[in-house]
Amino acid sequence: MSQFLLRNQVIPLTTTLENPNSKSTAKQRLLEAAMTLFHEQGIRTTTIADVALVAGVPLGNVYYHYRTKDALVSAVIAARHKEVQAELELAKCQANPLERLRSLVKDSQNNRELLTAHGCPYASLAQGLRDTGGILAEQAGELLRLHIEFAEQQFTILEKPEAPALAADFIAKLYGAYTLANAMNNPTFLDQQLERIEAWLEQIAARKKV
Amino acid sequence: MSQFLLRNQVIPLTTTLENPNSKSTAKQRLLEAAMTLFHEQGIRTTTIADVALVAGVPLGNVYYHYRTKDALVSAVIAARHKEVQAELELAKCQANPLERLRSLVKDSQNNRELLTAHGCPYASLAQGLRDTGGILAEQAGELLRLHIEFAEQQFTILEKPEAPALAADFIAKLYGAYTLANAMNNPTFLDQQLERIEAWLEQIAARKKV
DNA sequence: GTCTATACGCCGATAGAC
DNA sequence: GTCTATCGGCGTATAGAC
Repeated sequence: MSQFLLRNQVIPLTTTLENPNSKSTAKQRLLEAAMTLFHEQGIRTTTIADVALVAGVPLGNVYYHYRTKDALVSAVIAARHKEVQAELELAKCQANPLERLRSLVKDSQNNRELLTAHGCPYASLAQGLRDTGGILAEQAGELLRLHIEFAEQQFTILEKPEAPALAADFIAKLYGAYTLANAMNNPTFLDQQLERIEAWLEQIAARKKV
Repeated sequence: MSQFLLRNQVIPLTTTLENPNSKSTAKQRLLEAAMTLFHEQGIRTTTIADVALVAGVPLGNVYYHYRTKDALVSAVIAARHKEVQAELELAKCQANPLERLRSLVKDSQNNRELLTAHGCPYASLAQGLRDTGGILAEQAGELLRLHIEFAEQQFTILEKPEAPALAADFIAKLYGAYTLANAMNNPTFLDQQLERIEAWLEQIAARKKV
């Protein structure tokens, strides 16, 4: 396929972060670059050379830190896993379940540009690896399950007997909003849906127990 | 990247459909093969050789019918566009708006395996072309807009003042269910969500006008 | 119009100097 | 540990016989 269609000629949005006084190791910079580029461009579209360039590391050196591209993908999944867990731990600091669930919506609002431009990094990882059928696809799918489980816990605390179904609804609403906003390249659409999701959460929380 | 991760060594699920007595032209078979493979494997992962193999056409011959891979992608988008319009026209044959909306859910139920295994073909097209920033990405995004507009029409006929928001909710629910079922590789999850979407539709339709 | 052979560039991965 | 040079294979696209 022509380069025009499938590869950005332009320099990636995230230019070299190389900060001389930063103590970050080459390995860390490579991981961060890969996380960003895999999200922005997709795994297959991103070359090792791209990652090396953004991380400010010579091409051949990448293979010293990550023996194959697969290893790099695997490391990115692990890092995203930690990222989600950290997000959920932070959410748990909120006073009550409703606020904890709302903080997921707030996180989405804070990342509206990124989500609209490139979609959800977790779903994108999972989708990009689905065809491979390997263990990596399973691990990527696990990222979404973490969100669902968290939501289920909160709805359970709210004493909703249909907690599992509500959790599925909640996360599906979120991911559906990401998908549509991204496909239509419309951040306003995302804003509107997030507002409605928040309203829905409040309504569910206020609802009398059955 | 190693072949193991990013390419299926195995023969595509859709093997050569070459039916001797079928009158289908090579160009038609190429288009159908591309539609299937782009959905099953993604655009970038699918090579011209893959398409040629499945269509039963010699490699070099592909370029006689479609001058570049971009041209093939463009043709696939146009075909998907027709496909959606046909689906919506068929839905409009239903007696009332509620049934018309439900027929979208039924369509999803009928395609549960495909949707779970490979995700929504329209969203996947749109996402796969988003990075390119070209006109193709816009056209792919239009596919989803068709669904939203259709839903909005039906909610309007149902005299819902919040028809646009309800339409967005409805389609977002659907696409969210696709995304999660695909990422977690869980057809049962899709079934459950589709059931809940149908129940939600009925509840909205039955709701007294405000 | 149909087919084979091949040019050309890109990318993952390695070799080996320092 | 760091870097340069390069291999080998694949994928798009073309040349040119029939």
